[in-house]
Amino acid sequence: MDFIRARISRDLKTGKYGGRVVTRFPPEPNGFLHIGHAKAICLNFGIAAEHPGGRCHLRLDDTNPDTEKAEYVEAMKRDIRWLGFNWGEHLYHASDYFEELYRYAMVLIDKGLAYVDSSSEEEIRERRGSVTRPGVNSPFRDRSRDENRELFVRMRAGDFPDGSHVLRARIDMAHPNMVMRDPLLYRIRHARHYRQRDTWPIYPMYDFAHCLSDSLERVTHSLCTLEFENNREIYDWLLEHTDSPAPRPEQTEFAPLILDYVVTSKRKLRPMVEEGLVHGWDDPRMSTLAGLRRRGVTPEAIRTLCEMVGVARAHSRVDIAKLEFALRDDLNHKAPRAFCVLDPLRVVLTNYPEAREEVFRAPRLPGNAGESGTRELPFGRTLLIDREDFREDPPTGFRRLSPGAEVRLKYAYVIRCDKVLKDTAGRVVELRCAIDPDTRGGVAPVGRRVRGAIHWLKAGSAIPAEVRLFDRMFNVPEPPDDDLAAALNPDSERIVTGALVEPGLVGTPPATHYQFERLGYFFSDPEDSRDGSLVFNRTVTLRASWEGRAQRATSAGEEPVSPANRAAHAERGKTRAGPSSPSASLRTAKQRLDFGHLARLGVSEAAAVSLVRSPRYLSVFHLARASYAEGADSIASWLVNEVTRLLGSDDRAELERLEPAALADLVRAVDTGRMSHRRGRTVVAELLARGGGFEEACSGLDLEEIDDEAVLRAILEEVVLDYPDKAAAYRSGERRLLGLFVGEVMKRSQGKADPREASRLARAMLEG
RNA sequence: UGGCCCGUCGUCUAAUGGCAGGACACCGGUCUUUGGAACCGGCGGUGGUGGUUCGAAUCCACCCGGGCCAACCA
Repeated sequence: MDFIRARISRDLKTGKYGGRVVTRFPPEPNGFLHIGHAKAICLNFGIAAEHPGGRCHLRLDDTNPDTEKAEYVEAMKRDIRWLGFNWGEHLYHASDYFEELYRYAMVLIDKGLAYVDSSSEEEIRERRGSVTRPGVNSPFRDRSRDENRELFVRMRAGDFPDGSHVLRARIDMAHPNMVMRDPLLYRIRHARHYRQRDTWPIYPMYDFAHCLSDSLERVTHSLCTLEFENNREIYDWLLEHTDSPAPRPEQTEFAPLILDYVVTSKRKLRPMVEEGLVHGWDDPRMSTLAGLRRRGVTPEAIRTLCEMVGVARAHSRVDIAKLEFALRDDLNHKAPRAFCVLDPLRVVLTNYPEAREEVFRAPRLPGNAGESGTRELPFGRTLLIDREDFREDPPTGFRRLSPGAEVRLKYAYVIRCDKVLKDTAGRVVELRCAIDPDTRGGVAPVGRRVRGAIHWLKAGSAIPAEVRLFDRMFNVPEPPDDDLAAALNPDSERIVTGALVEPGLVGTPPATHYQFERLGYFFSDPEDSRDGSLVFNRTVTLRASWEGRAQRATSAGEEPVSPANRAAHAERGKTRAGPSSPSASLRTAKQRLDFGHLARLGVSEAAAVSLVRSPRYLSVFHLARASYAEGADSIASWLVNEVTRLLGSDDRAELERLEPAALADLVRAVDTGRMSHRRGRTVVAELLARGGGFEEACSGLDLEEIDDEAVLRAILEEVVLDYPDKAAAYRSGERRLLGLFVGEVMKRSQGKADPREASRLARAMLEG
């Protein structure tokens, strides 16, 4: 289970949202959905479908009138449905919330948390500062409530021109998170909105509209991609200060889907369409869902890809081979087989009578030979094969046709090439071959081994087709934003006009999948293919074959992992300037002073550095030390290692509750051997969760510890008996397995065993 | 010279302090009327250094590496 689903299960368990699971997919209708969106769609709609009563809203995030169009909304709905998801009645538009949003803005103004800034765009930018430099306050920041109110009302009334005023949150211009430096909430834009027409001269910004839209829809889990991490702070701030109802939606970020050699950004895709680098949003080379669909990629394959990729927070880049795998896996069992010759070469069978004609049957799908599952292939004296399947000078290992060699014409005969005919330019124009009548139906007599099998068509019976061969659109894994055109693969679209397909394909309707045997999966173009003139798009080749592999190794882009690359990888992360000490990272004089002091008290460097950075910890440390002076290092260690750990993982733990004297008593008890370290942890958790003194905490806890050798030995023997192979592995040197045995003892004793003793005994038993 | 986030086989991802596992890719084999499919096998990983712990991929610190943030875009 991924971390988001785990989080939702936890919320379900704690009842945080009363058992509700509401997600949303919120695209801005300013372009077409692409494969990157597919991940978000699968995640949001997938999660909703997994929970009874779960919902996923489709919300068009249409707050920018300049870029949005109804046409894009329709395309998005079509693409989501095609992917296999349904929003039911939950179709929403952020623009429908403009009135409520406006009222929320008024709430902030009334609280003195928002103001109208009349600075110019440049001034605002300048005063924002930079990532390393704090911003400065706007001169309009301290306008009165009444003035802000009046100005904002007039902004809405359309009294002001574009850019003359904005509404901003009043937070902190020196905030380390740039997003929090008085973010813009509203801007004036006298533009026609595709839905609201001319109703509004002001439009809310993303940060303002998004969290409140989520809240208005009672969304529980607002999932977005990693680049919005910084925005989570304003998301929470706005919900809190507009008094939005609890329980509030929670934003969680996950890694976007990034594919090698593929552009997944509407910002990059749009210019490609507008500048004519491609034929449109649905160009089969495009990563848009419309493009993929037109190419023949199936929704099942895209969903499988998303499952394979998973959901995590680590920045990742997915190998396109994963999509190809999912595609072939899907198409393999649903695409009927057919013969297609891309580059015809004439073959005349010298020992086959001119007048003779046969019809062979071949399975539509492999392993399916029944009458209804077969197709008919006419055969005659003159055939066409693919030029690629003949080599006058075959490389070693070549299994197809060459002078004097034999090859199997699938489902027909084994033939031998006797003669090669060329034109005056030396180009091969015809092959003279002989059939072996004993191999009729393509079945070779026992003991006869013919390695190669090729596809073919009977001349005169084949029907013409246009075949479009697509390759990756870019030559580099990560095309640069600024110069997409330069990264373009000039051979990404190869149109073969003289191809031929078997006669059974006459009248193939648009949008039909085939596997052209030995060539790949193809899809009749949904737009351009018609009865009299078939057009097929190559969806994906068959898995890299002998020749495919050789080609791929030399083709653009691929960079095999060289030993040098490996070495570089291994070197990654090594410290260049030699080992540096943690204390060298101390920045302020005060920290260095405190550090020196702690060091003199005997506190280890690692612990001291941590304490010095946190005044809260440091003060607890000093107070605890006052009642256990000789335990300075131990106290520091407990504070830094154990208390931090609990504070990070246990919601009930609060540093403020910890009484320093209780900590001191605890540490002393462990130091003197009165209590084991493990029990000490249990106690410290209690002190953090409930407070109180050391003895008091102990008395409320079951601190029983089994250190009786006979009891432990008995448990251990049981464990060894249950894991004989692991015991043997341990004896033969797998020392890491000790953890398994000790862990089992801990489990079986409900955590009461003394692990130190158990570990000692386990070692003795297994080694002795 | 800021804040936040992230580092597990080549790639993606599990392991919630106790056996580092799966998928894709790659390599090899069996089979085969697709150099396909299927089946079997193999290769290969916790960025580094310390610390805490009986025990660390997991907790702490530092270092190294990567990403995001300075639109009146989302």
